[in-house]
Amino acid sequence: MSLKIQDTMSGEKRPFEPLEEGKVKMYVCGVTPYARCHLGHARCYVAFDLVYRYLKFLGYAVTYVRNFTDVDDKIINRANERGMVAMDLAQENIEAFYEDMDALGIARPDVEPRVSTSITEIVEMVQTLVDKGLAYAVDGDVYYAVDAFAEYGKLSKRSFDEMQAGARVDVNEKKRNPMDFALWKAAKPGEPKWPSPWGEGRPGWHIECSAMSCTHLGASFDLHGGGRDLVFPHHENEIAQTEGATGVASVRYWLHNGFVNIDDEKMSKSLGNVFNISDLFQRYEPLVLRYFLISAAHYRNPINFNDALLDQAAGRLAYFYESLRKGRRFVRLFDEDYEGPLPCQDVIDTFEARFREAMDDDFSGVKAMDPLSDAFKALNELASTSKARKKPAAARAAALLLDLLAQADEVLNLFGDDPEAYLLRHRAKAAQRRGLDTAAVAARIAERLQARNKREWAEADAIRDALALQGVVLMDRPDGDTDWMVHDEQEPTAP
RNA sequence: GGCGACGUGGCCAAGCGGUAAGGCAGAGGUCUGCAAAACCUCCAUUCACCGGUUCAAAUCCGGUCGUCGCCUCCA
Repeated sequence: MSLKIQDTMSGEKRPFEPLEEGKVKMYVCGVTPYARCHLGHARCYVAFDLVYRYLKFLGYAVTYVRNFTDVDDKIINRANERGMVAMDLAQENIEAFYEDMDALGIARPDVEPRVSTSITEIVEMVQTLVDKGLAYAVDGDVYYAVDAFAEYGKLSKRSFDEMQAGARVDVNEKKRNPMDFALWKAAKPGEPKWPSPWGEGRPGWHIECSAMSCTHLGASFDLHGGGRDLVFPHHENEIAQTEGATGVASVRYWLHNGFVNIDDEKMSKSLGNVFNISDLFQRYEPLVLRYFLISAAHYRNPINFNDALLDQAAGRLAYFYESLRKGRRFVRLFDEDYEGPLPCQDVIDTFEARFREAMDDDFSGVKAMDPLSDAFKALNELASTSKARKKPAAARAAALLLDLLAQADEVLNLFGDDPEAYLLRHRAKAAQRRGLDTAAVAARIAERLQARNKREWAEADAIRDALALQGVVLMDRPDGDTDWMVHDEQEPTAP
């Protein structure tokens, strides 16, 4: 099997064939840095991070371009509200963006152009469109003449008549057709502006992606990604601009990620349920969100989000790290050459093929969790081997599994943390979520230890039961010490 | 109104014509002073509903009901 990609334009899952053998050029719409990132951004960039990493895993030389739309109405408005210079606000939010993305383990793209530093190529493209009769200038504005592009609507599958009938477009007398959109906006007082053949002004919303992708990837490239909501009008307009200017088909595969719903409701400002991911990271480890976004639904489908689902993801990721810790300790204890039959040979033999098969299926992180689950299960089984004569073989098998997991993690990027450190942070966050006093818990555990040493089982059990009511679960270790962890409160099961 | 997506066990979610993955929760077991963790076993004769095509359909076609998204800034 080889990589297949669901393409929005054709509506089909097609075998992936890059334009140029061995190379992939991909473009993903970046953020408009006017505020901190929310869950929707996290989903989008985690999804395409997986795409990027998997293509590299397959051996492609990937060029990944993701822009910053740092000149925009929203930035200008927000900056004015805060009495700031627009570019300073953009810079501030770009830095915050990196903070959030880094925490999520998202690799930096190869090229990250900004509108503010791409004005030359934007103006050039607008000029080309004007020259070709696809755009017209009015009073310092330049609009795209939608009627002149016969294929307008081909991505979002809308006919021209339908769009006009249902259009809720603000009245603008300068436009020849209500569907026409701005390529260049004449400067207003106090706004960022650049010189142009049409007077001072700034780029419209959609043109930057066309200009940047052409500049950094060429007129035609392989993959273009973004959120579902961008299909219309943003990507539709992008196609009109790019293909109008270059005269050739621009994108081979269009990838669109689904939305994040909060408790089955659309995330929106009016509902007040737009979560900044930096706020979420106060309560959950960033990797929990990454794992959740990869494993809970295919990237094209909607994903529902709430604390119960995140708790489940947190628990699962902790299980993975617990298994890694146990597996690595076990392997270290029996670090010797071993030749001979191995336990769990089937899991070892099939892991990579299963992982690839999952990812080959339109980058299905959900399916990729299957072989992963089996590998961790086998790891735990091996590390629990008690018979001494079987341990060298088990340790060898565990070592192989750890290698395989590390390979898959080049794509998933979930297990790079130190298990010890991760689990401590995980527990601290879980304790905080339940409002637990960590020191008090430790004190109670010490009390129980004394009771146990005196074999006062009733007293020891009473303390454990009391802690259990708070969600604290105790684990007595063979060496006499006691580990503890916190269980998140489960959703009450419906009758 | 137009375009599109979706409806699978208590919950989440794969499935893309060949006889229902996986995770969570639940039940039983091994282990343990008792536990927990880990591991093992069990847990949908059935895929919103009704027709149709087929040797064969959760999967294809038609219809009904329901949920949601886009059409306006939005990942």
